[in-house]
Amino acid sequence: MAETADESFGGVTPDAARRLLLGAVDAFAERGFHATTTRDIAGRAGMSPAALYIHYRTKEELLYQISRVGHERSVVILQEAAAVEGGVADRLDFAVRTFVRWHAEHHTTARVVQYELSALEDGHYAEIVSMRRRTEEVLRGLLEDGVAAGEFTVSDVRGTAVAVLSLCIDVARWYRPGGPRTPEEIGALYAGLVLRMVGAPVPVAD
Amino acid sequence: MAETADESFGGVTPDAARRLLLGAVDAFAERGFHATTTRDIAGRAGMSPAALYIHYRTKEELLYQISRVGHERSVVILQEAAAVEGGVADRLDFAVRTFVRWHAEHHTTARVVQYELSALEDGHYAEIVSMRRRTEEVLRGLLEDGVAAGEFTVSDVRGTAVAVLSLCIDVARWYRPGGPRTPEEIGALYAGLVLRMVGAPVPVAD
DNA sequence: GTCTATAAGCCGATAGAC
DNA sequence: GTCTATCGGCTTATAGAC
Repeated sequence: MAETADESFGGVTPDAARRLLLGAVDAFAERGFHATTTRDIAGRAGMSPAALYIHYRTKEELLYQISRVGHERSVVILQEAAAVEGGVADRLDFAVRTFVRWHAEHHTTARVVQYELSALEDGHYAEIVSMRRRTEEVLRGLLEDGVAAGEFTVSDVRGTAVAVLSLCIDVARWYRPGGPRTPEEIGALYAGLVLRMVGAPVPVAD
Repeated sequence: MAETADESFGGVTPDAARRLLLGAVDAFAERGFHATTTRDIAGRAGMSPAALYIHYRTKEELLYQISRVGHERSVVILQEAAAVEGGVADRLDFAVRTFVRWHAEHHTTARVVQYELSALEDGHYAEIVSMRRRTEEVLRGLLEDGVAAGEFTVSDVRGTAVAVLSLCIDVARWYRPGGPRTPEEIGALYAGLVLRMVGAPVPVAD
């Protein structure tokens, strides 16, 4: 069903390693890590099962690479969007818009990144969790800035940041490419909802 | 880690079948369906692996029963809460508050119910999906009522209903019992956030 | 209804030829 | 670096005693 070539992994070399990684992304997103076989992954890359072990030590290492690169990408996307010029409401608007659009456009990668974490080895899991904390901190920082500037009214900054994050990442779970809304439209809708959640003054129309 | 005896399955008989079901809920919530072995489930119920097959034909049937009963319970919870006496803002407030609290209090069951669907057989999957539609319809109905009453301002009712649902069910993913907020507190916070999302007039304080 | 024992098959990973 | 062939182990599910 899904075979989104994902530019997040464009830099992976050699070619065979990248094809295996992309095959793993699609397979993990469709069936989940544990239901995916190494035969399936290798088959999607047009290779034999044994070839996988030339490029990756274990199946889990594939998931780890996907999680690591995917999280790096998503946190950079969010950080850069949150750092645009402008008032804090505009920055939150753009951050949510961009982050949501990424989760829709890269829903295959995002689904693995967000929902297959528990299959990681302990050490890898800990590393990824610390990357996720950075994502939450960016969002929390925006809310704190808005409250400090008197533009947002938020009683529980930490809890609200969690809620905003839920909204954004859950897009990866339900989004389907043929749906009635484009990633851009979902991003715009969600940015508006989040501005309301933080009590930002309403722009103009609705 | 989790061994929440869940009253959702209190009516399951005989006793051994219920113990197996509760063991499966905990195991599926911890590791996921595919990573859980029948030995693990049977062990949690204090039985041998073979005993499982006296009460359930397959491992998938356990997941199906959990999904079916869990969805029935959660949709009833939401429907009843959405039907309380009062204005539409109060009904939405109470519905979100109750639905969120259920997802926190029954996070083990809810995690399986919300995030292990893809492991169901095609026929079972279709049945569960149709139950999920009812949940979405209740929420959408509330938003439509609020717009019709002039109490809510929502540009995209369907999209906003999806967003509200995301917020609620994602609680089951991140909630941990020892956290800083009680289920009741999370429900109250989220109900407030949702009222803002739909443009309901602010009650009083914040 | 529950047990012990085991069948039948699939899985992750490796060996060794090319 | 990729293949074919295969190992050892674990899985779901069943057989048959009690």
